[in-house]
Amino acid sequence: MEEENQLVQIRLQKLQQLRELGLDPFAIERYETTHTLDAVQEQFEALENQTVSVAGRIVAIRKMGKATFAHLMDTTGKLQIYLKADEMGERYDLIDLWDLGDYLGVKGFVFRTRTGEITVHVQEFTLLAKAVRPVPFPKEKGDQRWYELHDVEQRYRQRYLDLLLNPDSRQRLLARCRIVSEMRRFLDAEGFIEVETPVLQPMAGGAAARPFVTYHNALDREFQLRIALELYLKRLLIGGIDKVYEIGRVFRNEGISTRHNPEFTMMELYQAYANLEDIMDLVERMFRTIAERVFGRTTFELHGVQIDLAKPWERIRLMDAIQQHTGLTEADFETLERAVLSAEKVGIHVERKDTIGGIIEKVLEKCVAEHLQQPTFIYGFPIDTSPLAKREPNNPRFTRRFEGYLFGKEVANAFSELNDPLEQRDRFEQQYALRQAGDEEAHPYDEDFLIAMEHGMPPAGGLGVGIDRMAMLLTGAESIRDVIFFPQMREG
RNA sequence: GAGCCGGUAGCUCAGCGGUAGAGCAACGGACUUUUAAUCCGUGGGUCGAGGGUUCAAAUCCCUCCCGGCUCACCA
Repeated sequence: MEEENQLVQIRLQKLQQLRELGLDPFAIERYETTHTLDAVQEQFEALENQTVSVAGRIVAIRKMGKATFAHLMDTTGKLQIYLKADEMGERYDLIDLWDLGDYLGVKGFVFRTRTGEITVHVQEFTLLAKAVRPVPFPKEKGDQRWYELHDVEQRYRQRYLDLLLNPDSRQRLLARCRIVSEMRRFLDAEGFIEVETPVLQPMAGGAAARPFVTYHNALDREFQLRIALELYLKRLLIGGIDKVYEIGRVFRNEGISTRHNPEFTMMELYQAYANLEDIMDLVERMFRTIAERVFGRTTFELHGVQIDLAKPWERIRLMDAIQQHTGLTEADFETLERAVLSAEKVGIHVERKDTIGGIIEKVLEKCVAEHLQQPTFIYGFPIDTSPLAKREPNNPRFTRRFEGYLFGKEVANAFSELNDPLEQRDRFEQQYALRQAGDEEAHPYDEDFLIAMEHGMPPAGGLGVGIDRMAMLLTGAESIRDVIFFPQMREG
């Protein structure tokens, strides 16, 4: 702590004075409260003139000589308190040792002031903890606030300040928590079992991404941090857990942007005996239920676009969507040469490592996605970018895979899962060839997983949802950092 | 990785070659129902870091650090 900071010095001196008076706030362990701050407001009729005991942080003080008003804040809200000098005796002078940000417990009776504000008339108080560093609480009047914490860097690095000072940030981040919690509740009610699978993996698979690598001393070997949940959840499906899901952190060693954080949260689920259409229905139900429970509505607006999650999602075949928005047809992607030409025709830069499927997905991202504002399932993904999905029976270049889009952004990815171990082996071999050709993000060849599948995997539908992006879309966040409490930052 | 913008008091910002400013917060004083309380007064800064140009740099130039946005990369 920088000793020279005058504001800190003054607060430390106040702490010292409190200690000399035998009122060390940091010696306090508990404080008995009867009500939360919003409960006092809500139950005013019953509580008027009754004694209550409440606690919170001091967020405003107005001392007017022999009378003082202050506001306390807790998780639930704010409440005004009132102190009178002639009732407090010499204890009244202790108010001078309070600062914004300190924690205060008070006991007193509830009344309404002349101007109508519900207030606790304090008879006893205890300073419960001191903020020795200033907390810049803003001035407030109604919904207006002055001098908020604007500095974006500080809001991310010192999120506790952002949460205290910016109600919008607080609501957005708490909404994310509730989305996760309601997703659990929904899936549990649907009969899914929640599990936990390894984060440290010998070989991170299940997605196309570069992993973080770490080292285990005792085993003297490297491990990778997982990039997806898929392959271990499928092992559990093989193990007889017919409806299984996990909500967990995955790690991808890639760039940071407004839509990418190196660690983010995925929900993946697998349901035996279910196919792609069953999963589409599940996604519709899940998004609708979460919206209703977290936000109390199914309509959302972003950048002027309105959507309603109570309505069924549109279902469009990928190649039809591409044709609709670019005029390119399936024949235009028949061979790699034609696919490259077609992509360049619509202004897409193709890399050497791109496969036909990779090019098709680029066309989807660059030319089609922005048009998928309304809830939409795009299905029929190319085989070479979907090595874990079943083939379409009459169109073997494509798979039984869909992505769900909201506001032009992908929020869900699902397949009828490939359960043929012979074909899975072939698919891994194709990925291996891509890797040999220089594609660092090709799926790894996971022999242990193949052996598991050879023991028999049921037909199943699977789903992955990026929780962070889902939270962004439902809360209208522009950056993924606004829905992650502690986003990744460079060393400051 | 590239381009643009930014970093000045605890917070929000102004100043953009001539001795560092405002509001809020803090400190002292007045004030017994205030609520952006009010009124009077006071203190507070390595102007992101380092180098350069200049009689003189927060200000101009260079390098670096941190952040934001856009693009690239990436589910």
